[in-house]
Amino acid sequence: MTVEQLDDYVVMKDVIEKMKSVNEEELADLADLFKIFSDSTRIRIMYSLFMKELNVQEIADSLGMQQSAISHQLRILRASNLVKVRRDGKNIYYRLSDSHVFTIFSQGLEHISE
Amino acid sequence: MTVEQLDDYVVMKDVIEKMKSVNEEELADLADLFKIFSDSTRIRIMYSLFMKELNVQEIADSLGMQQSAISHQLRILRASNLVKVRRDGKNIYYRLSDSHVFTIFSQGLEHISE
DNA sequence: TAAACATATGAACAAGTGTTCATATATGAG
DNA sequence: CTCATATATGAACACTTGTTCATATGTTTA
Repeated sequence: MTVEQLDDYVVMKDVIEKMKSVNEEELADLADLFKIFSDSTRIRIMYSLFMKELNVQEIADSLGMQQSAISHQLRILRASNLVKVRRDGKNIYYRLSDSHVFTIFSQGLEHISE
Repeated sequence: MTVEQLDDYVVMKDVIEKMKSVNEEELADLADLFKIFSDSTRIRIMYSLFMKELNVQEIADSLGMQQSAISHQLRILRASNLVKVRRDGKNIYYRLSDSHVFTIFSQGLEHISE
């Protein structure tokens, strides 16, 4: 598929225009973003947060993994602004930070279900 | 952000319903898909193919990389059905295989431009 | 303040990944 | 058929990454 073919679809025009002006640095940032989604532990953590916010131990339990492993991954998710944090007493609750996670997920799912 | 909040947006309902039925295997496949997008060489290759199809040496030249490195990466992109191949004499031309690549890219770009 | 609990973090290690180099395979030109 | 050209591929190596273990930090309760 080429840009010429896609141009037929008016709805894609904005996307194409945005694409044309992407530079090398943005491509590197893009790779870094997708790197976050490329680990199944992080994917499972994000998926567990779709339903509701959870604290660290709840995430660890639901994934059947050690608390330390989860904390390490949460640090990565925090650093890329994919989750937000809230402290409640001794517990620290995590939630997804924006709806882009949803759309990135759903586009990925559409691709693999073919 | 939680599902409850998102439910307010009618446009997201289909996405949410799809999300709820995702299983562990699909999450693993999803991680594998994003793994493809997580390398900047592969991202740059895909980006170079947005405009038009290119043969292997043209891709290598435009990225300033060795032909061998590009071939290795193209094999990965082929295996995950992200590019399609066409032979023309001695040259082999690659192109993007579907529009999901566009939408995955654009959603990623929206996230990093914040 | 001390003990208990929840989370974060550093070091170490095994496993995975991207590039290079050398070479194999495939096609077209002479 | 032989040579030149285009692409693919295997082995080796450096580099990165995720997990575990031990421990530090921070918060609540007694």
